[in-house]
Formats: sequence, C-alpha cells, structure tokens
Amino acid sequence: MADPMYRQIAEELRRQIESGELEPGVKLPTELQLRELFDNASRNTVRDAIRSLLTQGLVTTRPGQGTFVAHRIEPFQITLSRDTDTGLGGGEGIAYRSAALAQQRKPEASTPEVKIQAADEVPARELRVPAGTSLICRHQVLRIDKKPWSMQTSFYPIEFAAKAPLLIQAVDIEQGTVRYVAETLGFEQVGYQDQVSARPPNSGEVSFFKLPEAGVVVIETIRTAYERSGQPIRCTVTVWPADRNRLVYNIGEVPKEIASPPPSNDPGNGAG
Amino acid sequence: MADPMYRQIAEELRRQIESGELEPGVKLPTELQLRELFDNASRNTVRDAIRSLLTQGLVTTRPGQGTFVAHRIEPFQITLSRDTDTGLGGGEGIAYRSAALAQQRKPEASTPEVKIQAADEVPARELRVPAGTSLICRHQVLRIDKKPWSMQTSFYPIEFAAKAPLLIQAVDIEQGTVRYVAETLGFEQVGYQDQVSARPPNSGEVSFFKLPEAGVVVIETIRTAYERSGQPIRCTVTVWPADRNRLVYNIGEVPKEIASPPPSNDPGNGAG
DNA sequence: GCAAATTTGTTCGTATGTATT
DNA sequence: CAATACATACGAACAAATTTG
Repeated sequence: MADPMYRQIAEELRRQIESGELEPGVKLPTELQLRELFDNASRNTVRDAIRSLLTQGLVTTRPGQGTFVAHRIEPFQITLSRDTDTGLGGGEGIAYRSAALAQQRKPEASTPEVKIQAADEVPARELRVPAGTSLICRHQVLRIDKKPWSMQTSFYPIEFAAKAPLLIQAVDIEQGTVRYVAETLGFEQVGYQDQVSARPPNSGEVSFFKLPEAGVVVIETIRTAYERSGQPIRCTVTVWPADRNRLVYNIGEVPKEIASPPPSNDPGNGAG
Repeated sequence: MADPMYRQIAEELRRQIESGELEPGVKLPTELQLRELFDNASRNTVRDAIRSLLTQGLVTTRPGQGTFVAHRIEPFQITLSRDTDTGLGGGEGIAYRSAALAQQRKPEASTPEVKIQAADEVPARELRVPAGTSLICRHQVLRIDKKPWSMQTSFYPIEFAAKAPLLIQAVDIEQGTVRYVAETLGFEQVGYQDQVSARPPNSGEVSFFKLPEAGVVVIETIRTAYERSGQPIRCTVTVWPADRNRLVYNIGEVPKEIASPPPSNDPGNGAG
C-alpha cells in the first residue's frame, strides 16, 4: 500500500514500455480502457498516470487519436571541440555544415535576425561590459532535414560595427563570422570556453521546436571566444533540444574514426 | 480568449516570478486564496496551473506548508576539458577535489561500489566489445557540502583485473584510477571523448538527488578514454543534476582567470 | 462535405488522506 | 489535538481534435 494508485498505474505502463512489451509508436489503450484494466480507477486517476509518463518523455498524446509510446529520434551528433581539419570551433560556420553532411543530413541556416540590444546578464558578464550596454545581436535558426534543430544568438561589442559593417546587416556572412571578424578587425579567435547547462524548455521553445509539451529538455551552451590578448570577442548562446542533439568534445588524442563519426546507417526519421 | 484558464493563471504567476515581484523563497497564496484571486476558478484548475509551474521548475510545493518560489542553487562549475596543471581530464580524481576546493566547497566521494557486470549497450559500444561481455564496473557518488552532487559509473575491460587488482576491490584508489591503470598496465590516457546529453531524471535519480519531483533535469556525460594505440581503456557515465552543475570546456587559449574560476563570493546555500 | 463516433483536453464539485504547524 | 495546506481520488459535463461512415 505504499504508492498512490496513479503511480502504480504509471509504474506498470512504464515497465511495459521499457521492457519493449509496448514498442515505440504503438498506441496505448484509451483512457476508458485503461480505467477498466486498472481496478476501475477514475478516468482522472488514469490521466494522472499518463501525465507522469508524459513528463518523463515516455509517451506523447494526440487529441482525438490517443496516447502513443514515444519515438526516440536518432540524435544528431555535433562536435563542439575544435575541428582538427578546419581549425574552427565546433558548430561554427562550415564545421556545422560538414558535420551535418557527414551524417547524411541536410543542414540549413536561416538568414540571421540582427538587432542592437541592451546587454542581458549573460552576455554582459561574458563580454565584461556593464549590463545594459548596447551589443550587436545576431540571432539564427539552424535546421536539419527541414526540422528546427537549434537556435543561436551571438553577441558582439557594438564597436565592432565600425570596421565590420556586415555584422549589423541581416545577411549570411559567407566565410563565417569568425573569419570575418579576424579579417576586418584583426581579432583572431585563439580559444573559447563553453559552459554547458540544461533546463526545461520555455513556452517559446516548446512551440518553436514543436516539442511534445513535456519530457524533452533543452541543453544551453554559452560560448565565449577570446582573441590573443585575452579579450572576449564574442558570446554565443545556443539552445539545443536534447532529444535530437548530442554534444561531443574531443580532448587530447582521440582515434580519428571516433572523432569524426562515420555516416550513420540508421537515418533518423524523426517522430511520427 | 485563446488559452485555457489554468494556463492564464500559470502565465500570470510566472510573470510575477520572473519579474521579481515574487522573490525566491516567498510563499505563494494558498490554493484556496488563489482560487479567489482568479475569478473563483476551481481548486483543481488552480492546481493545474501550479503543476505547470512545477514542471518548469519555478516553484516547489511542500505539503502542510504551501507553494514557494524556487531558489536557484549556485551551480558548481566543473571543468571537463583537460586540466592544464594536473594534466588529468576534468572531473577526474584530484581535478574534482581541487575544483571543488577552489570554489570553497567541501568535496566528498563515497567508497566505490564494485561489480562485475554484463556490458550494457553504452559501455559495450564505447569499449568495442559485444553486448553482454563481462566488465569491471565501479560506481561512485560524489557529494559537495554533504549534498549529493553527481553519480558516476566507470567500466573497464575485465582483463585489467589481472594486473590491476585494486580495480575490483571496493577501495578508493589513492592516486586515482587514471594513474593506477597507467602504472600497472602501461595504458597511458592520451585523450578522451565526452558525449553530452540531457534528459528528465528517472525515479531513482529523483529520490537520490532529492530533486523537486519535476522541473530539474539531469545532464549525462559519457566519457571514453583512449590510450596511445587508440584502444579504449575506460568508459565513464556520469549523471549531473542540472540545477547544481555547470559543465565547462576550455578549448585552445583561454585567459587563465577564466579557465580556473576564482572563488565565488556568493556561497551557494542550496534550497530551503 | 457533413454528421456521428471516438478520444483527449479542460473545468467543475466533492470527499478524504497526509504532512506540518 | 486542532487548524492549515497540499495530495489523492472520485464523478460529471462539455469542448476540441480527429477519424470514420
């Protein structure tokens, strides 16, 4: 008599899902059927159980259709340590495209949305300017196979605009901003620090990434890039839904076939 | 008139919390009081709203006491790229202790729990052995300031036991397993790959880390270490509750004062 | 194209249990 | 012990989305 009933129901269903008795994509019994299966529990009690599975990401519900065992998407593996070939930081410019192509996915980047903004807490701290300072802010959405995959916002000191005017224009910078900043301003990116955290998605992220309302979390990376003198030259905040992304860092000597993964033979097809 | 009522209530409360109108630790009105504040909604509707805030990690509830705006714990920042001083991988052995001490926290590691286990999918893939192969499995819990902070399990090929007998004993290995394996087996760790993902905690993790039931997610890192010939010599899976950990990777040249953060002047006091 | 049936989503009311003060 | 406050459980009704005939 330990657990409340809705938990017991959830436990039993979870067991069936994790044991493979209920395979991904399979439709669960309807709420009314589950009611009968579990000691004539109330429909609300059954729903409490299902909600618990929802927040664990084990099932998704579709109004008018039913409750389904969640698919696991084949995650896209993106290397964020420095690419030994391009010398660029992982995930930056070309590196992102080639990583996607290597896994036989079709990468796509939106035209950036550019604003001048008062510095929020994070970019202010990272770029070592007082909060509220105006910053160049370039926001971009990355898609793979037409599906939204990550969302990133880069912040630059406003002074950069004088010599690097493209930064404040809503255009794709062909050679990549890293190289562009180096060429126009002489700030060569010699290193960067990534801070990795994770959290539940906010409502904007839920709708943008079409997350199944609950159960999927996002990883947030804060990358601060430095030039030779030790001055920060860029701060990039990226949001990665955790169901479709896996971040990789290679440190020291790692076998080449591991460092750059071979094409997956199981093309991720997404859900439903 | 778009959103259902419980969402509107949640939105309003969320606004008040994020604007600072309701500060961390402050008690929200009781469910019955909220009922009156919001158009005499049903108590269940108010509870739906609160549950939504719960899963976003914005509030915690305590039976008999009330609903409180969640504290943000001062996250422990742990560098997982190679430590330039010790040469060890971040988070390993000494590196973990010194990182904790540098932030004026008291680190503590449980005596490891050691088993011989059939290889699960992850360690089998990473160590390139068939699933089901016996592996040495060392499980350890790390605490900071007496609170559970992370949980890690390392897997080694079973053959290592012959020359490195301490691996299969439930003892702390003084000099760290990385150095021990190098000295006894001649396998020097020349590099490693970290795979970072995030997910909702399972029920065991919820109870072990005393997570507030929802709203907190865990980061999972899979570290595979390689020796000079390219053979994998260890696979370590670590689970980090995201509310109290922030993972850091330094790539290339990063200013020293950034790479090893100075002691925080705001000692994290945890919740409650 | 429309109507009916099915299924999940929202909202209400009520009663009782359990933890804390 | 009593009061307070959240947790669980039940039943009922209607709404909204989807499929089916």
